[in-house]
Amino acid sequence: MGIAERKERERSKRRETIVDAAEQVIFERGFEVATMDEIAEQAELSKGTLYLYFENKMELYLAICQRGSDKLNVRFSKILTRDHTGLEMIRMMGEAYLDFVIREPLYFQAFQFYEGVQDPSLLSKSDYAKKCEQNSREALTIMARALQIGMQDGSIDDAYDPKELAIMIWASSRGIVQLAYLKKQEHHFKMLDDIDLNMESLFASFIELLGTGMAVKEKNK
Amino acid sequence: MGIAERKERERSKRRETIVDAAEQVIFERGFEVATMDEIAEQAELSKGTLYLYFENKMELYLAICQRGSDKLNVRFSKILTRDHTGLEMIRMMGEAYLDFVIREPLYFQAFQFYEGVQDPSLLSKSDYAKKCEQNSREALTIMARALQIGMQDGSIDDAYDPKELAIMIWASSRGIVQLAYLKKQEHHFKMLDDIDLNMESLFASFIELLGTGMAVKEKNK
DNA sequence: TCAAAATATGACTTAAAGTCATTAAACGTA
DNA sequence: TACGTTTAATGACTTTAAGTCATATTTTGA
Repeated sequence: MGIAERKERERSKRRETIVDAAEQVIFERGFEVATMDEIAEQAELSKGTLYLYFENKMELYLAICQRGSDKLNVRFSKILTRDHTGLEMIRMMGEAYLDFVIREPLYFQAFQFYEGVQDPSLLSKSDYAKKCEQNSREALTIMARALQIGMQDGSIDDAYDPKELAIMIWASSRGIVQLAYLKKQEHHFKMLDDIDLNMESLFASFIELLGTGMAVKEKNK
Repeated sequence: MGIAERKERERSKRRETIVDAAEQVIFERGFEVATMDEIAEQAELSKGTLYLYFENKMELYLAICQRGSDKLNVRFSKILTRDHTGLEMIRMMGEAYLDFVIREPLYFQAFQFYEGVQDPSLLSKSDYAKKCEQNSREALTIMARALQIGMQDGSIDDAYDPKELAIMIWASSRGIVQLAYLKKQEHHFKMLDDIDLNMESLFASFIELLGTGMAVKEKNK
């Protein structure tokens, strides 16, 4: 029976259409300001229809989050396949992350917003949120693998626990990348303006700093 | 004329009362869920009165942000006055930050939310936001000073630019501390549960890692 | 061709932020 | 102390947008 499959395909397609519309409107106007009516109009559907496909406005935003999270993960996983030392891979992942945030800050903004949501019931048990989490988990695993490679090829000190180190790098890079994001938003932290910081070079120094910390130490002078 | 002063005092006092009430309600129920009516009731005032003292709900939340930001800065500035090496001071600042977030996660949450706000007009040109920014600026200055001290006492490699290094440490620590915060919120990132990570020890390792990177290197083996 | 099932619609309900005409309190002056 | 004026507080009202649901439309299967 091909009808059920066709219907399922159409349903997915429509969902994509809605997410496309939501993305356009929300990225243009901001999540709080964008209205479901605007999104419906952009999607050329009625508002009621949106609610047949998504629980609420937040779930629509979570779908956007997932898109961003997928995009980022694709970049990460590609890095592992290439031929580099573990330390180089870690650097490349950091660069990919920074580049992603600078090129597509609105996906990062979506992440941020999601993490800031305080009422768990708003998040619902959305599959989109689950997929985002799964992606985070996967990114962390990828990173840990790069670290293990680095420990084998001698570019990273094997005194560290790869999983713990992965978490540290992940979290701290996130902080740096967030800085890059804030710098892109004129309205937050004018503070960053006076400091004429070039994020690329700052980030390079950061990786350098971490790299020095992670590098194999010269045993006894 | 003492009347004007008394009125000014009363006005400040009332503002504090309102922020107290807002803090109670918002910390209890979350910013989105808490209503102005609830806050008004908690403050034993009418809703209209709230709007005589605060532009909108967001400004009320910004006032709470400022309180948190003030508290944190007090801790930071105290560290500079004590007698330690620069590197120790940096470590202590990191610990103070982490401790603050673990003890009072809701202030950190307020920061997070504030940074996530997408519509600049919601932030208005609030004095509370200005004070928060000023505090961030100050914290960064304090940190840069600690680094300079460290470069003088030989605990930190003076090849780095203190200001740039301060930004890097600030941002990366923020990422780590954010992880501690997410771990405290059950509803975000179950991912962190499987990894049985003790934030204190993770943070200690992180400081260790940074410390190794910042430490004065042995010149030629 | 047509009854039943699946989809889509938009007028309606609800809820909460923000306003403002009205009331109450405080002040200054005679 | 009485009383007109200014300042502060109130809560009923307006507005706006999320979310619902009875109705209408389309698709399906016989």
